[in-house]
Amino acid sequence: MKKGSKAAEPDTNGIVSGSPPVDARRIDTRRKYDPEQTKRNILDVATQEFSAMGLAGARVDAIAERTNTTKRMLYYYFGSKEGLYQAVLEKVYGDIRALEQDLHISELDPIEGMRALVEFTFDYHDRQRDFVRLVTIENIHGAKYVEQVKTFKGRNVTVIHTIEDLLARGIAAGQFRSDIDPIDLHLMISSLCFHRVGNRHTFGTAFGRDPSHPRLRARHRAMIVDAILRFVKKED
Amino acid sequence: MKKGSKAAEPDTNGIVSGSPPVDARRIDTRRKYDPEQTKRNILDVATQEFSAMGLAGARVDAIAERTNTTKRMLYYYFGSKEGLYQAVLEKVYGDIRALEQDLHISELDPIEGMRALVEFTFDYHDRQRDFVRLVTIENIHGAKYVEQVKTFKGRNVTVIHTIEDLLARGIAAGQFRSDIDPIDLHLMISSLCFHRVGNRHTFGTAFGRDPSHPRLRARHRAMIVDAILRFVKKED
Amino acid sequence: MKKGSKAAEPDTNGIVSGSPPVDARRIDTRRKYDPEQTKRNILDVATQEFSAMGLAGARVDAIAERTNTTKRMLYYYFGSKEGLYQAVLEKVYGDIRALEQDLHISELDPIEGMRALVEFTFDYHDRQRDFVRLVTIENIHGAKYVEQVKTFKGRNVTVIHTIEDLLARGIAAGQFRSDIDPIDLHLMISSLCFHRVGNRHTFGTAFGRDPSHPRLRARHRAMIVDAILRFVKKED
Amino acid sequence: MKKGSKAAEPDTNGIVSGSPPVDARRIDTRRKYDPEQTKRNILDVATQEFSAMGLAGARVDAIAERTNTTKRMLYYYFGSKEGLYQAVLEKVYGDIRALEQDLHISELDPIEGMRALVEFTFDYHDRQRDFVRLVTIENIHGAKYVEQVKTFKGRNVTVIHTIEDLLARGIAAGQFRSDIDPIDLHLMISSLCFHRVGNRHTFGTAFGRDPSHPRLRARHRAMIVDAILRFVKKED
DNA sequence: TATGAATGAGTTTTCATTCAT
DNA sequence: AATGAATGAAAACTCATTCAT
Repeated sequence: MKKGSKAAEPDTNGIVSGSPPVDARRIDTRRKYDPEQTKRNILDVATQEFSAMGLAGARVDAIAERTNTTKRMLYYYFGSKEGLYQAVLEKVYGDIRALEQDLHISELDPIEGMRALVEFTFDYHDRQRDFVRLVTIENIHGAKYVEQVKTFKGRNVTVIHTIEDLLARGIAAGQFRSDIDPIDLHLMISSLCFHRVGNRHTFGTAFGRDPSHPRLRARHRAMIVDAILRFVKKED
Repeated sequence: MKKGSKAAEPDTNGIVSGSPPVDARRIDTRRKYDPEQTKRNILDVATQEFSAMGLAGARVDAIAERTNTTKRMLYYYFGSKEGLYQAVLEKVYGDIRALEQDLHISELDPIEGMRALVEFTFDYHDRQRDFVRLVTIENIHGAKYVEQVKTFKGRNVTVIHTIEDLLARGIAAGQFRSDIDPIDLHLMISSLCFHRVGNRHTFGTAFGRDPSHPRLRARHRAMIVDAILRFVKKED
Repeated sequence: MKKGSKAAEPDTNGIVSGSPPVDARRIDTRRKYDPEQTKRNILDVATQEFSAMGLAGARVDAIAERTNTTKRMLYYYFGSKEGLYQAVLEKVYGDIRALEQDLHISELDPIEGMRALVEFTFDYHDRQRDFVRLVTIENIHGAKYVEQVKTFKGRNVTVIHTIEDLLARGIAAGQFRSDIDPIDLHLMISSLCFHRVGNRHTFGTAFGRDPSHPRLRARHRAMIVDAILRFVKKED
Repeated sequence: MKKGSKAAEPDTNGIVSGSPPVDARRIDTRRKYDPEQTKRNILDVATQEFSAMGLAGARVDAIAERTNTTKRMLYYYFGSKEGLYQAVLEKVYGDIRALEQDLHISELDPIEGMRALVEFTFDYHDRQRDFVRLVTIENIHGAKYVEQVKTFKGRNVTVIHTIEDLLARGIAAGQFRSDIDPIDLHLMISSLCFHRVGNRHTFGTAFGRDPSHPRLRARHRAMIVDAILRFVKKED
């Protein structure tokens, strides 16, 4: 384990990392003193490093190096390696829940709504590998860091509400079974969308097929939607 | 990250860790020097440490300390920290596949066979948290260590054969749909059984309910069997 | 030694620290920028920090934080951490010698004068713990900072003069022994008054009794006066 | 405070530091592996550094450099900078109390015994500047480290017993006053012996005379014995 | 076969000080 | 006169690994 600073692939894809091009209309970019940008910059780089190497495996020096600033700023703003890791978790979890809000699922027919929810969940995990990895990493630590993120618990209830609403409307419309627990259903959807991304490496070497490979995406997406719908639908 | 050598819970349950008192009835095996026992002892302790802390997070000193021998022996037998980690992976992956053989699923009716397979998979993951964690950890490292385990690939094909056989017989009997890919189905079953264990910590803090809690086990087991059967069965 | 910015107790007692609300009756002195007040404020906070933590242990950030201004001002006015430390020493040493002047000991009978001097010395050390600590700290640094304080040496001669005068008058009056060196006597008085304050912590934990505890003050005061008088008085 | 690794003078005098030439009769010195010697070596060097620089001012690197080993061993045996500092305190306090035992004061006439005790205390402080400095330093930290030294409290009671015994016998013999508290007396003796060493630097620059200068030693020694005897003796 | 001591090269963290505004 | 952001250099501490016995 001498050196080697790269674990799996870089995974620099998607929404999670990379400072968004917001405010780009103003041309005063690159102000020498821009705390917000400095913080965001550090956070983005840290997201990649922690996601790629884990908490213990990540190197503060490595993060600092790829930053526009120095290691010192990292401590200035985030206090410690753990503090930075926690900030990364907070950001990353915030992103997915925020996007879920934008789906306006309550306006859809129950079946279509369920399909939309599953597809969104699928797409999000499929794209946000950093997110998936970080969740995995956090579970190795018994979720003890995310527990300290104040905004964490509150944010997650909304998905459950969405599902509850879908189930209730589906039952009322005679489309859905009435014996399904919303949290269990959420777990089920998550499982199907998460596992194929999170454990794609061992799965890949075991069966010679990377389950997250683009070519399989469409098929898996349809399959998972199908499975969930078969599960919730009332048999006639 | 000062000290603290415990990440999540100890997870000393099940087959994976703890040298079983087997063979103890035989002649007093407590010879002064018993290389095999020493190795097994190291391996058991290492399984716990790696599973609890990850590869980077595990401490060679911590492993040595909980062992009956010294750090030197660890290097003597396994060469390096990574070598030891790999040995742990090898042992742990060996166990599950060995057990699958004993199911004699081919003797069962397709539907019952499918149910048995799912239930076995469920039970195994539910009990072998160390296994689940190690798989998780290995994926963070892009499966690069498991790739070097020679016996790994061969072992996994058997599950796929079992599923292929089940599907073929189910289709022949008019019970199952004919458009299901066996590897996809295996992925699906794994997802449902794995996720609730591997990510139970973040799930637990997010939704206030530990999905791997014993009280939920029976319900989840039934739910997953149900979901899989609904998925594979042919609609009439 | 992770964090923890507090060494012993705050010791915010007495004259040394805390800008007195003097002058507050006059026209609202709260001008937008008041250099003198800013300097005094910094000096007071620094006195506490240096006295509590020592020169090396004191943190410039900690001082700045408890100030009404920022770290920059501290450098603006005092140049460096050491410069600030030196300014603190200067202030603190100035106070005690100034007070000694007000005793008018030369007007008292030798024995009463000696008593008054000892009592003053006792009371001053008993109250000015910051002073005692800073002297202690400065000695660890071989007095190299106080040496640079220009006003320092001159100030101290006066005590010796006072003692010389007392001894001379006492000898003349047949009350005192004639073989006492004034500087040695001053050292003796200082020793007795200083040690019980400066080393009260180790003394306290060693013998279960804090020698600077208020309840012991009167007793110690009398004891020290007694000891000194017995020492200087001529036996009959 | 850029660099400057030396505060006051080295003070490498006396019993405290320097590995004692015990066991020197065996010629197997310089064994490559000698934990006790390694520890003692580190401890001796650390005593000098802490005594010269204080806890915060001391540099772990500086200690390691002057050692026969590396920084790593320092942590191996003492755990942390603070742990090492604490070990130093323990050793240093142990030394003085051990020597006190060897005086056999209880066999002497009260007045001679008192003289012997004062002279011993004087000589010890006069020689063991490291001890004096370390006590001073520990007081800056509110004695919080010495408090954690288990052997500390027990050791110190013995001096008090010695004094109690002296006083009792002196009173019985009609030589001593009966109103003296033994702990107060001990404080008094300590004050007189400690201050002239501990604060010699500020005293020296203030009055142009180093109170611990060898030429003054005999005079001070006699003076302090005299002062204490005058204090305890019963007037006739 | 087995072991406690030892270590070099890193890794995290801290700190006094300065810069741009 | 005043400030929040920024920093280079150094400090404490850790870790996988090897050596002498």
